[in-house]
Amino acid sequence: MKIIVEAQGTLLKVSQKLDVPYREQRRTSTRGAIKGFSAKSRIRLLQLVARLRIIKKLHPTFLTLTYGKTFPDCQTAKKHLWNFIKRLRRRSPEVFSCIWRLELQDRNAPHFHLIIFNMPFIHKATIQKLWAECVSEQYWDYSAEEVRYPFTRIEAIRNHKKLCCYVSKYIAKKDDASPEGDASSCGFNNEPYLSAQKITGRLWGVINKAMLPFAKISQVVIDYDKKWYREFQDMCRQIWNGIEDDSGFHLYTSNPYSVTYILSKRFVEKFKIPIVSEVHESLRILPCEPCPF
DNA sequence: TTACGGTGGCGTATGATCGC
DNA sequence: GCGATCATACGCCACCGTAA
Repeated sequence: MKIIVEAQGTLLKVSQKLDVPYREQRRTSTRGAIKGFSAKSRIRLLQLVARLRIIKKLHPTFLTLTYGKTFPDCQTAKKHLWNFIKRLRRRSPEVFSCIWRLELQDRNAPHFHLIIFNMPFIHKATIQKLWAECVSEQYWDYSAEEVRYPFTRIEAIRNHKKLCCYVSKYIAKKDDASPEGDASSCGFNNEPYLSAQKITGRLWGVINKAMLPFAKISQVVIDYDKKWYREFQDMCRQIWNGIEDDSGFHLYTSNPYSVTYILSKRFVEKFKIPIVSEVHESLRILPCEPCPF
């Protein structure tokens, strides 16, 4: 077995690679349809965000898109979102990228949270108009005397702390009141999904992943040995004490690179363990048009 | 000419299931 | 309860026809 230690952004991921191919160990099965925001799905989303690095020149932006009093089902809403994203992308097709998250309000109305990178400057009113044009008029806001476009919220993300704040508050938010079960074990409130029985498909996704601002990556692969791995885990427990013996783990820390550095220097020297492979890639910064934010 | 939405095919995020 | 792995449901994207 090999141990893969990976540092990127604020993520430290330690995983185990088995020597025996897993294919030989398991029997085949058919996966079911997507019914909700599972704990694993949430972890994948959090890990993805942790791998990013927020740089002002990429104009990271947080955007919320909603519907009026009447609202469509999730499939139709996704169609609206996709048309909206296509319109945005046409304004900067090469570098535009985003992470989207579908959420249901208590009234079962779908709405979207987006983290956008490299979006050209567009006035809030224009964005609201774009979204209104992508949804049909029946979903506009008729609650006031005059008909209004559906509500949209746009805000610049100025640093990684702000991004984490958004992610925990909106993108991967927890709700302690949710019932037991796999889908709710992540803390997500599935009540609206289950009662609506309309939810189909994924609840988050990435547009133009290749252009996301991933932080530099540092990866070290070493053959497993109980001696060094136990000591390595003890070191990592200084960051987070919840790591279990001999298992893989992941944790979020401001400087995960110091862990891979110590591993590839001190541990290798102390325990005389050969490194199987070592990769250090620097952050890719993409060109972008200036923005008045 | 440009912007738009629809669509087919490929790639990947997901659920199922395993061992630990 | 966790991480690892795999098959596959469905998202992503290039391309196309249509409308203005």
